[in-house]
Amino acid sequence: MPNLAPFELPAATATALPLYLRIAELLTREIAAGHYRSGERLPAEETLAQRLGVATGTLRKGLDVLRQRGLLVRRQGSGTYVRSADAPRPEGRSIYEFFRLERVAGGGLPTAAVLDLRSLRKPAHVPDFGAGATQRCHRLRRLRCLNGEPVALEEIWFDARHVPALREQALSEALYQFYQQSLGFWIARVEDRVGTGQVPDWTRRPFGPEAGQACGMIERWSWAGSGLLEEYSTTWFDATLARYVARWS
Amino acid sequence: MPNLAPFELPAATATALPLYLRIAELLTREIAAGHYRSGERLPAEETLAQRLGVATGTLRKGLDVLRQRGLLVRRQGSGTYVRSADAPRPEGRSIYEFFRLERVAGGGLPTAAVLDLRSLRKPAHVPDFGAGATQRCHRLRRLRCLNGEPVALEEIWFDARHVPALREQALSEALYQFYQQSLGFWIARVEDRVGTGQVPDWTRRPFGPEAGQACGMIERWSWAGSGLLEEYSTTWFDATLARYVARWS
DNA sequence: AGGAATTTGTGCGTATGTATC
DNA sequence: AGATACATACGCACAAATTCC
Repeated sequence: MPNLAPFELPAATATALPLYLRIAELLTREIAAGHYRSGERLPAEETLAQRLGVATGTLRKGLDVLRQRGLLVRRQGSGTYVRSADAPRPEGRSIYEFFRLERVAGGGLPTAAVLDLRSLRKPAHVPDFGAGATQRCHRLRRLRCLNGEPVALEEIWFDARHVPALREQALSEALYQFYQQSLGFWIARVEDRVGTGQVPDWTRRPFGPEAGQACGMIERWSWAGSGLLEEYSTTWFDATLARYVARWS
Repeated sequence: MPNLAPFELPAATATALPLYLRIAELLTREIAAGHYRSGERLPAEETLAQRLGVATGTLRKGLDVLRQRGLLVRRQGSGTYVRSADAPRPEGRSIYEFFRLERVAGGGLPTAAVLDLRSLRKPAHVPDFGAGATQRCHRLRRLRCLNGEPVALEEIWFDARHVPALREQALSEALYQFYQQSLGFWIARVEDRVGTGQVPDWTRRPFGPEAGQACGMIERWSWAGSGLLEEYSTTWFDATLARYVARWS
């Protein structure tokens, strides 16, 4: 495989993602790193495919993934563009890849801060995590920000069978590597249910609304490529600051 | 093209959809008509492709569309199944194809009733409908039901240049044909922004919440294949009865 | 238990149409 | 009008997961 910076595909590993998803990851990082700016045109399909050493069909599949995620816009006869008026998403795969909150004002760079992390016996309201699941879970609570402004609270549950103990730092940053490399799976499908709710009582500054106030609520189920449910999360967001955004094509 | 009922692709026309989308439409109708029931397995790719007289790759692209819409589940080594615990969606293309509300209790057959239809000068809060747009719009207000129970109010705007006048009956039922055949375009991409809002003051029985009460709110922009914005809508839904559902893979 | 058959997932390559520049 | 670039469609080969005998 040729090695023409800034294009360099990660090598295939035992638990590697499919090639077309690695392409999507690579381009996501390129855009996040600023190699391609908002609204900028990417090289033509043929060019990109040659540089990456992949077939055009495979490259197209990777580009389609990013279009569905809203990161790219593709115009026939013109080219492939980084979606403008839309901040690049600096975080990669797993739950962050599917982060769907955007500022009402538009754009917004997503970041997160860990509020709490502990292992608990699985509560009844958390669904069963498929075959082989224990009754022990990790619960991660995070504060979600856009452009540095707190907009949402997040509570994530996943089964403890993958790792007995966790450290906060492992989840603070490049979690997309952690999920795949440490836990040995990657999230292939998610289902979101969006409605309204109340800010949970464990909220604290600097999240906007007070506990008990009305807000938007997202319930999420995440399945690995194996088909097993691997993650369940609830997100409470301030609907005056952010919206859940979905794009279909 | 072979003609083995119940598989019969619509013939290509001047404004025809791409083949892979016609396949998706066909299968959607088959499922809605009850030829395939919830949880049932579809014929293998090879079989389906042969019967329809299309290449396997084209068929796969059509199946992927339905998987993204949540209508089908595909399992490697096993087969393609109608998504169970999920009511078939009887309505086809256009805005209804992308209808994303589901009952909290699960399932639910979507129906709609026209509350009001009129032509108006485009208000400021409605976005511009691209090149060639007039300043005149059609505004359609509908009551949305799941399993016969009212769960949402819908207000749809689109430019009046396609047709000067509309009759209610044209929009009550098979709107998916109306959009493509009468207006000459098909919706290729939509963007939803989901947050919270207040029930509009034009609500009336039998929609659950009173005017001014908190509810879920969906703003939607719809683009045709040409890239032009063709439709803008707002939906207010009772979050105690229904949720906005999104599935990603 | 294990191997064969079936079925979808991934990847490759090509040809043609259509929109844009 | 011509060149460029993405959209669609076709078809093949092999891998991986499942199912069945």
